[in-house]
Amino acid sequence: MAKDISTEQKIAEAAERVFMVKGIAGARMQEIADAAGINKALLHYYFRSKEKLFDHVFDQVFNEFVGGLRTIFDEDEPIESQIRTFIRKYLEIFDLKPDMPLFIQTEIYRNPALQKRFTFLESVFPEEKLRNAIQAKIDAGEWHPIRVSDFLTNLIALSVYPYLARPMLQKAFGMDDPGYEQYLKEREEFVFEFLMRGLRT
Amino acid sequence: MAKDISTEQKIAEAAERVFMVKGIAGARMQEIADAAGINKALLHYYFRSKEKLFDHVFDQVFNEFVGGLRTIFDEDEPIESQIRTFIRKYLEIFDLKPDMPLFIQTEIYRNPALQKRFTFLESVFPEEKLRNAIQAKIDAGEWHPIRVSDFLTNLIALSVYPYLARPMLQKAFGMDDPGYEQYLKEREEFVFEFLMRGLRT
DNA sequence: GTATATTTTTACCGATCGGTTAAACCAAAA
DNA sequence: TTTTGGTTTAACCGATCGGTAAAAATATAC
Repeated sequence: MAKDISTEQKIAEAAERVFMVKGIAGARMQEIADAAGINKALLHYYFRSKEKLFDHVFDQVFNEFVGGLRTIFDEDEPIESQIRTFIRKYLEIFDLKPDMPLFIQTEIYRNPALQKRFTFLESVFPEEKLRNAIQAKIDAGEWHPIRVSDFLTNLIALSVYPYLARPMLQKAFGMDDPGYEQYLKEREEFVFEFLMRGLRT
Repeated sequence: MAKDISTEQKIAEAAERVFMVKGIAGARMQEIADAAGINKALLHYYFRSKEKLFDHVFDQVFNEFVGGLRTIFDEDEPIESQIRTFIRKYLEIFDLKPDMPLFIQTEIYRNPALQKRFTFLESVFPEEKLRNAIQAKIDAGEWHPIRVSDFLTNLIALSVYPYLARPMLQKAFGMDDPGYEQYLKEREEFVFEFLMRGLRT
């Protein structure tokens, strides 16, 4: 063995960049090779096919997307601070990789077989625990009744959508790049409070 | 002239179906021809190139996406019922064309030139009017302070995201197709109330 | 019915795609 | 120094892509 880990890594990182922007259908192996600063045949030496290379990239990105978030709701902190952590962590990730949300959604949408990565909600969120935490709030009369699915959909939607629809929204709001990034930053606090008002009685 | 409108229409509809599912990069002219039940060369006879055909389709879909919504906020009804109408209308459209939201977002994201369809917020939402309606609510002490951009982002995000991320969410929530469609239906009322709670003081 | 214009098909083209082959390269072991 | 095994390259291949040319078919005008 004793492969040069650096070359394989270089390819994987270049592939991630290209796939994330263009998608599997729009990406070209030659472009990935160029981005990695190597020969095109070398791609097929390390990753046998475009599909295999894509699967590798997607796995990495997807784990980044959902991994780590499981741990948030697995903690024993109060759910309010879990929500806060969730939002902060999402925005943190997307600041580094803003193309991630649309990439994930698009590629899963167009190839549902990629969903095999998580078979149950359990693998992403500790559903039982989350359900209990929510139910406790409802029983205590602090929250309106809400399903776990609605809770999660709203939480994710409000956090993710501004990244996903950035070009459209930025144009519609007449913002420039620094302006929209400022907007995103300010939303962290706003989304939390908006969400909590929606939940609380 | 006197072209047979039916053939051109048949092509446009087939192209919409294919483009919406596969995107411009993943779609094949042959596949569109097959879907339209005609010859591939006929595509180039009516629409000179793949890009031209795509532009035509995108224009149609995009107008469906934002058109009509302008009129909602242009009415003189109270903003609460405008919000209700907005949500209902969105879900109505997406029930017919569930692939529309992701299609729009993805294609705009990957080719921002498509944004030329709307240069200002004004072309989609009557911003001035909406801003005044929101400000009136805030001044009356009925709503928390909120920017137009945040108002719209949240409204759209909560309405659109469940369609956009359907494969992921449906899998995560362990639902089947009828189950998820039921879920979507029930959200219409829920999203409105959740939104209003977020807005109201 | 004949001529003219439009629509559709057949057959094909050059370019580009993902992928392969075989040789060159290079570092470490002997 | 030679051998060995992993690494990189140049050159190439068949398949498929978007697109075209020209003939065939069909409708329209005279």
